[in-house]
Amino acid sequence: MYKLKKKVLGDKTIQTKKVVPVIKKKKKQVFQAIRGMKDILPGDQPYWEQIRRVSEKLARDYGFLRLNTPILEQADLFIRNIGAGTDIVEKEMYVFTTRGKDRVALRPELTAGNCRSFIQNGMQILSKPVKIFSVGNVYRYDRPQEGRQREHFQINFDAFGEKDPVLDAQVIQVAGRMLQCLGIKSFQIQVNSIGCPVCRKEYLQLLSAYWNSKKSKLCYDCKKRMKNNPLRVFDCKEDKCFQATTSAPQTVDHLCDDCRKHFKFLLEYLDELELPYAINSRLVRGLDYYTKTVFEIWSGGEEMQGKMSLGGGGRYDELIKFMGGEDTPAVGFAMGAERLVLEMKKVQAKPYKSLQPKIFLAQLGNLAKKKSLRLLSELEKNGILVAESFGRGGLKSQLRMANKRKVKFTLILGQKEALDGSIIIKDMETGVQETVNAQKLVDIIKKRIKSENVVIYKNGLNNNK
RNA sequence: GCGGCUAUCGUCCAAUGGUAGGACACGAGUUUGUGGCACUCGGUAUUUGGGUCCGAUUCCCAAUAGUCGCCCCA
Repeated sequence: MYKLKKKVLGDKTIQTKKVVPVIKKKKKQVFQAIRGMKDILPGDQPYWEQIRRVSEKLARDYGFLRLNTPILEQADLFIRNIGAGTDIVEKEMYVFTTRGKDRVALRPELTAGNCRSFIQNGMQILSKPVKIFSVGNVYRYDRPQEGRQREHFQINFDAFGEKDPVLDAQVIQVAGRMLQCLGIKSFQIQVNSIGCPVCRKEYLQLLSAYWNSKKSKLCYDCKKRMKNNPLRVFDCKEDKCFQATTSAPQTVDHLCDDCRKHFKFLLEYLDELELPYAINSRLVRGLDYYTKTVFEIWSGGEEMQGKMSLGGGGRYDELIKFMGGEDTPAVGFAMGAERLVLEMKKVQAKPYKSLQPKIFLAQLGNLAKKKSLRLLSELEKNGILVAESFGRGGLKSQLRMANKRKVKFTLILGQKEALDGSIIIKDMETGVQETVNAQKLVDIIKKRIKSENVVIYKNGLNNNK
């Protein structure tokens, strides 16, 4: 292997240096996951399993029907409905052109696709509200950090066709229940109402006028924000801007009658639910389709440090109509699964604990190995979980494995036993072992397991209830 | 997309301008048909590409990735 350093003079290429002797290690190509995308390893799966089970249980219990939509949609679906000016669309969306020259995008969220599906499949004929449960990966080309990936998994609940604020409350209730069921006890729900298109328009004019009057006291960024999106000035962390916001007009004070009532009822329902909520008049959300209710759920208690948004959502009464469907009010929310996992670990919530086998099958010799395969499936058919390590040869290392797996009994099937149709049952605590007829093994095990109070079969959620 | 910090076995942590060390984990063994404890042995790492240098894992630059802040959000 050698390297060439080339210098180009006119149209001639001249070799100026030739290096041969450098013997390098074979360059192995190491593939790496794409930036911002992570593997979910076996060690984390119990957390994911718990999230899966809890969300499916809640979907069932609260009457949400499952809907799966494609990861890929027409780019315009998102651009038009989430809003061309939003960060999600403007700088975070994966957009590309297919071989067929279609402009498509990896979905940055689930709601737009759900609405598309709702309209396309004529779901408005279903009895209202139409409650939809959807989960899946979403994609945002953002700069990765802890709890922020380019591919992440969202759990989404939407309710279509009902404008009553009780649905807003129910959706928030499901979100709260989800955290509780996962063992995340400390969280806060922040709610706000950003009004309907009518009152929001008036409010924004009012707000712009207000910012204008305070223009000299705002930072550079906020001067830009007041034009593009006056609501965003509320988010600024600069002290002087914060000072300016304290006397700014608030959305809740400038709602029309309908929106005001809606918000008032929602708050009354929330009081009834006994969920920890707070009104945050600064809460805006980064998607243009929201109307009236918006909310976010934050981890942790009072202080804001090291916290993250676990989920959020709101009402989008105009979206379906805007997309060309029948006028259908709707409300929904999404949770981020990766963040839930992080939070579960942080608060030491219990992950799902799968059943561990209480029996280990050890084999010695070729004949025994053959018989073991059949025996294993025999036990499996009888609902008895068995661990094994067929790849290992020695009895010693198999027993070591059995010990590590903390099993109650080890079955030993050696050459001798394989020939005369017997098998050894060894009690791992007492070390006592007994040779029995292999034909009767299943019955004997069942009896033993019963008397030893070892669970064979269990169903449903096992913790964090 | 902008700025800061970081990068060593599978994991956690050392060290060094001249042979990279430990712990945990993993594997093999201590009467090749009997586990836990103990002991012995073993494999595996300086992210990549340039530069400075006799020599770079160490210093410099860049790429990549992670992380933090901004922006935004799940």
